[in-house]
Amino acid sequence: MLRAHIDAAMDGPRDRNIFGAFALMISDDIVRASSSRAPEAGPAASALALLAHKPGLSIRMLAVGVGLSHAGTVRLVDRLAAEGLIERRGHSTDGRTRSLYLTESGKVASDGVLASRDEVIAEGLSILDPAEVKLLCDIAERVLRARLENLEHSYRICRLCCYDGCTNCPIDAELHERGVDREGSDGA
Amino acid sequence: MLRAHIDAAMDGPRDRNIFGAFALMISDDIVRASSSRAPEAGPAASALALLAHKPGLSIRMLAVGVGLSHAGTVRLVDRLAAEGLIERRGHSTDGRTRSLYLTESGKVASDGVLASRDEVIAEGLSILDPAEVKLLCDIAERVLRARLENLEHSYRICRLCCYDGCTNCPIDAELHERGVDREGSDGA
DNA sequence: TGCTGTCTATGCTCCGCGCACATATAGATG
DNA sequence: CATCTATATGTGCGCGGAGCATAGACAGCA
Repeated sequence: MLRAHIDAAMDGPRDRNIFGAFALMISDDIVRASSSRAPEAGPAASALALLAHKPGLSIRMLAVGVGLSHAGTVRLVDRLAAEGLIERRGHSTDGRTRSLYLTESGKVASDGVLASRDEVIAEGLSILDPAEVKLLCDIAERVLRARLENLEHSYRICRLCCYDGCTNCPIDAELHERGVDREGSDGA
Repeated sequence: MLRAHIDAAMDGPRDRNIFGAFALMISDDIVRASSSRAPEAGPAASALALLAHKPGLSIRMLAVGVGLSHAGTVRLVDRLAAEGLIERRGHSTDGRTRSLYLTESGKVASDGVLASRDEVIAEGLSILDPAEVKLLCDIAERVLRARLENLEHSYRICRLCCYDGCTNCPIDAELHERGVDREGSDGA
């Protein structure tokens, strides 16, 4: 009652709930669209997108990004390699490590995944005007930077990103500002 | 080059990419937090939240909400019933249908799931000031209403919602405006 | 009464993936 | 230089979640 005259913005629980549903719906759309263009359901889409983003990743770092165990990631790489989408190469300086790369087919597949993802995000935001989109992205950028935990977390966050489409990536910028060398990590 | 002088807001691909990463990160947090308080990984958290939101759901509608096949949902309900979190009751008017309800333990578990979810959303938005949160939620509300497909889609969207915390639910309002009877659907 | 449709439960099978372990390589130490 | 510890990857094994197909019960209709 006493709260009835308070600006609706103060309704924290309601705001969080609505925002949570919104984020979940958009994420559902992204995951479904990405998977629909991937060779198989599940983490394959993320694997392709991550390797497009960061050629030369190791099994260990790919596992972090796609959220599987070490063995699970090895099997995923096995399957994608069998389909001719990924290839394993020896590491330039570390004989234990394999560096993973997309093949030409893999790049095509990855482009399809990322294009499909971009389409659903565009559809999702299509009712907003440019000023609203700018506001939304300004907020997104700041929250991404603030919530970023570490280098490994960045691979999780960026597992379905289109690196080419992300000029001046806020994650890269934040890591750089924190002195975390991402470019050098697991690069061939 | 010609675009160099254009306001950054016009950088559509970059905006969509950053927004997509943001939505995915928040969704990851929500799913991880919810699952951490659920009795098992996977769709159990959604099942508990949906039944808190809508006591009396059928197997069929629960399957839609949690994204499993019919048989998979039956097995999930079997497991949650075995743990004393859910119970099956006969439908009031349709002998074929079972109505699903949370037990007292199930309500406690569901509350835990939703509390954990609310915490991570609050953390995620903690760097924003109240005006920004209001803007974000205004946008979220409009996009949710605009993107809502049908009644079944609403169960997908709301599968991890805290119904009690969502006064004046935009999904309910949109369905009502479209003349879709949600309250009566699968209710006991 | 019989037929079609809907809802639920179950047997069977598949397969993705984690656990534990083996092998190869790298780095540290004496 | 030899040895030990740590790191990275690959593999056998087994588990269990879940989809497919089917059966049975109930509802609606002619």
